[in-house]
Amino acid sequence: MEYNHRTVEQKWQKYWQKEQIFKTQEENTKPKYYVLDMFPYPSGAGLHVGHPLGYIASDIVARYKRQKGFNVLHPMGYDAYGLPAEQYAIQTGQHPAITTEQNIQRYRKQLDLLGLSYDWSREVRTCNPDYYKWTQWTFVQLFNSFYCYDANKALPIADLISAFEAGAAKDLNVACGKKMDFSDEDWKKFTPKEKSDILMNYRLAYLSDTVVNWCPALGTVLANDEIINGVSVRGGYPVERKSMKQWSLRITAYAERLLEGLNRIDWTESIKEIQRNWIGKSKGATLFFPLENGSKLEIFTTRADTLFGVTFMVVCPEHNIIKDITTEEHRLEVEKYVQWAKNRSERERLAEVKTVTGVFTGSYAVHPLNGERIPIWVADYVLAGYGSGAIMAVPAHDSRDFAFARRFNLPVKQVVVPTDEQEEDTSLWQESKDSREGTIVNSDLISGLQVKDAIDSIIKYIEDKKIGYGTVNYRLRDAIFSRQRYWGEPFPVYYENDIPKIINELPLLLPPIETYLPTETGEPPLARAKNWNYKGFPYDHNTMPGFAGSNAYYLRYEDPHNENYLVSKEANQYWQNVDLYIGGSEHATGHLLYSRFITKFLFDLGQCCKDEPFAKLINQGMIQGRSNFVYRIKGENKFVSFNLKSNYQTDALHVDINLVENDILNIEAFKNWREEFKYAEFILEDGKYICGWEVEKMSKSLYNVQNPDMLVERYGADTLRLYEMFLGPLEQSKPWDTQGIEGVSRFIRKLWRLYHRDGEFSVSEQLPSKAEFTALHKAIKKVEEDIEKFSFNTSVSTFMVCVNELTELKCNKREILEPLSILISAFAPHIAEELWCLLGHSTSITYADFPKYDSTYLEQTVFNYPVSINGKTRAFIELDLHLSQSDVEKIVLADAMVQKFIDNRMVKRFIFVPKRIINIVV
RNA sequence: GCAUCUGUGGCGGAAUUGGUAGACGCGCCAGACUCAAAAUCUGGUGAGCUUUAAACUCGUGCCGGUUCGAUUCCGGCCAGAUGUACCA
Repeated sequence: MEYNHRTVEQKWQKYWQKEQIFKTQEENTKPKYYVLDMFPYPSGAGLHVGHPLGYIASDIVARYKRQKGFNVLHPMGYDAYGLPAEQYAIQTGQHPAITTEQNIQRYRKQLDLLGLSYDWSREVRTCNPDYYKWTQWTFVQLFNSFYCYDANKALPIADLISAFEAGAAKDLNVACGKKMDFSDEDWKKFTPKEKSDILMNYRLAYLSDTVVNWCPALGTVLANDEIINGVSVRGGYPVERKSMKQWSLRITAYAERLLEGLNRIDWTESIKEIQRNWIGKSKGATLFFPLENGSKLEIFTTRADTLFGVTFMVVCPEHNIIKDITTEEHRLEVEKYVQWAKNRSERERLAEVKTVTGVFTGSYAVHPLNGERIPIWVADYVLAGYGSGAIMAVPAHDSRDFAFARRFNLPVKQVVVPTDEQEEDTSLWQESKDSREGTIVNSDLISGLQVKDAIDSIIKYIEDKKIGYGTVNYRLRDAIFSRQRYWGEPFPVYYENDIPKIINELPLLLPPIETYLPTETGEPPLARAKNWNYKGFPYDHNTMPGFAGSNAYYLRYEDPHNENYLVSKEANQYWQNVDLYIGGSEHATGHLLYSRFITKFLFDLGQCCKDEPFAKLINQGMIQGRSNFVYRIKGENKFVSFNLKSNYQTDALHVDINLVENDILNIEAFKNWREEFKYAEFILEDGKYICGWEVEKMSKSLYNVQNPDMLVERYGADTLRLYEMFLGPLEQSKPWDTQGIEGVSRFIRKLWRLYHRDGEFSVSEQLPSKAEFTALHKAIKKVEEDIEKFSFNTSVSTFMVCVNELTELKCNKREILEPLSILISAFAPHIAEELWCLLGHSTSITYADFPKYDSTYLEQTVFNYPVSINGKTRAFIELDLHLSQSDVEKIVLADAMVQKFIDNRMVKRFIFVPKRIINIVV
């Protein structure tokens, strides 16, 4: 009987579900292992073959670790809040919860087909009230906390109030929006509203007027990581800058810890580097340049060493000093420029990076060290959001300042001579010399120093003179946390006399509304909710952004039904953090950063015992589509086969890959595909129509989406699982190619036949031969090593080699086939379970012990020992060696062997070079 | 521009981490079974030279270095992928 994947796979999926084989409980006798997939957003399109890649990999690890004696937590859930469901709701009026539910059902069905060993009893959905209760709760904790740099952790806001009551406001070393200074007396006199506003300056979740990224097309605000090149990631709509009252999270308070934590986690260098750049730490100095009107201009620089090269200063168009310093004769021009810069969209700004614009204010600053007059300009190449929005321009050593100086004929003064160069006439320069290695010149007290020493020494000098101080600056901005949408978590906040107050009875449910659009007055959709208020006070009408629900979801899986805590201490003590996290790299600056931030915050609160959420991260590569093309002769309804197309003028048309097999077009199916092709003619080669192909993104519009359901139906889940792993290294992007799946399918049938004779199940109780043992133990050793290294592709090859060898040996011995079944069960669980059952076991293979390899069977009778003769030619001496012998033993044996050569006068002498090599001089 | 990663047959990719490069699979070629096809099985398959075989030579993006020995380590280029960018 040939292997029938349909009946076998169904049978075992039902069995696993009925017997709750994958249900996990805390078990203190076993070590824990937590392996997690990034939970998916259930979109309407369902899964394509790219999605399961990571799920299969994590499932292999989960199954392997169970057999290695670990208690494995392997849960799954849905990131169910999101824009597509809401937009669908706007179009159809259907509640997003309904669409979401349907999509989840479909996802679940597709996931079940793959035989993944999730513990579904722990499923979470971010849109369920008993889940988002904890998303809201986390927000409340952030609201009620501030960050103290002395304690280097978040503390209750009550501590801060006590400090204010004690008059310590100005001495606090805490994270805040702006430095404040008031006495205990002042604090007592403040109105409740004033107190509330002051505390907002310190809370980790705070309300403020912020310049935000407003996307008119989406009718909402977006976070920095939701925008690329001035347009929204979702939809590609233009984004404007606009000032609005918004909730933000003070992630900047954690900048240093987020940076430091990267050194303690096992993630790829590239993701860590992306996060480091995003946080963007730079050490430099804050300097105060006195102005001629008596006030001071604050600037930030990382190149304090070039202080003597300053020839002008630039402030950003938003800078509030502009109105005070602009002279009458320049006022009109400056105002015009500021207005122009303000109206320019983010996209225009980015598009015109190369064009230099700016105007002179008419005012001058005084150089704090040499007293020179320095003109102050306004230009939009200086950004409001970074540093103080003002710079000292050193055109000789900064390319942007250089471009500006050339454009407006400002002087360029060299103060650094790069290593291996001479001082030059700057008027001849084509570009600035930005190098940070070189010698300082023309700089009074620091001339002659190297750049690095000059920075240290000048900072020390300005600190002594009290004209500035060394500072650290981060590029990271606070995360804007409000969205003007419906389908998200409501803020547990109401407003009493314009003072935001927290609701402690959670969850605050998302109210039903009739239409999902913003109101006519531009209020968010939640403003439409009827009778939705807290004792007559209005609720906040914003909802939380997409990433809110995913920050701490991994903790909720540890204790998903706890009504009193996000996660109980006991459950968290046991499961701790995620040992292995698998998902795409597109979340590098979003989810993966926010989740680390919130984890650190919850750690400060004592809610979890680890301050990093994901100990090891693997980013699975994208599976690209392999598109097929047909070639239509221009102006005719005639198609020419791929290798003949050069004889004609043709257009390449995408053709649905489901109409093509091994690049051969199914002509009948093609004719029926679309009305216009019904009477098409074909020019064939060898009686076939051959299609062209190309690797592209997998997308519906390119007709190259490979649906896993069809492949499961045809080849079975085990084959698909093995094939997805066999495709190549997990972390690499690769094109989907259905052709190769045949090879894996053959392997599955071969494996089945190994346990059968003449169609009947048949195993022998005889003792296996040495060769049979060797084939098995080689595979055990290799597969174990491969899984530990996450190179699943080579494991599949190993299985194939092993089964080929055993087939050749006609091996059907129980002692070989039993461990082989276990070995293969992580990759192909259904067939393994069936064979396990046929072998007479009544319990699931899931909890069988992973076989141990025995090195005595890995013996090699002939060991090729490399030898260099006269330091040139390489030869090999065949030695009778054993792999389990140490290098020292091998060398001793080799030594004896070579001695024979000497005795036979074949060589004069020999020398041992490093551990394995023998150098012979003839 | 900057950062990270990757360059091996017709294709996807292996290589005990410095030791016989090309495992395994696809594709292709030949053969067996068959009236025939499908399925299945067996053998071959980096390039060059040679009538064939053996043997030999060349071969891991390019140039150089370290080494008895380099796909692997180091330096410099070239190409591609991804991320990011007026961040002072």
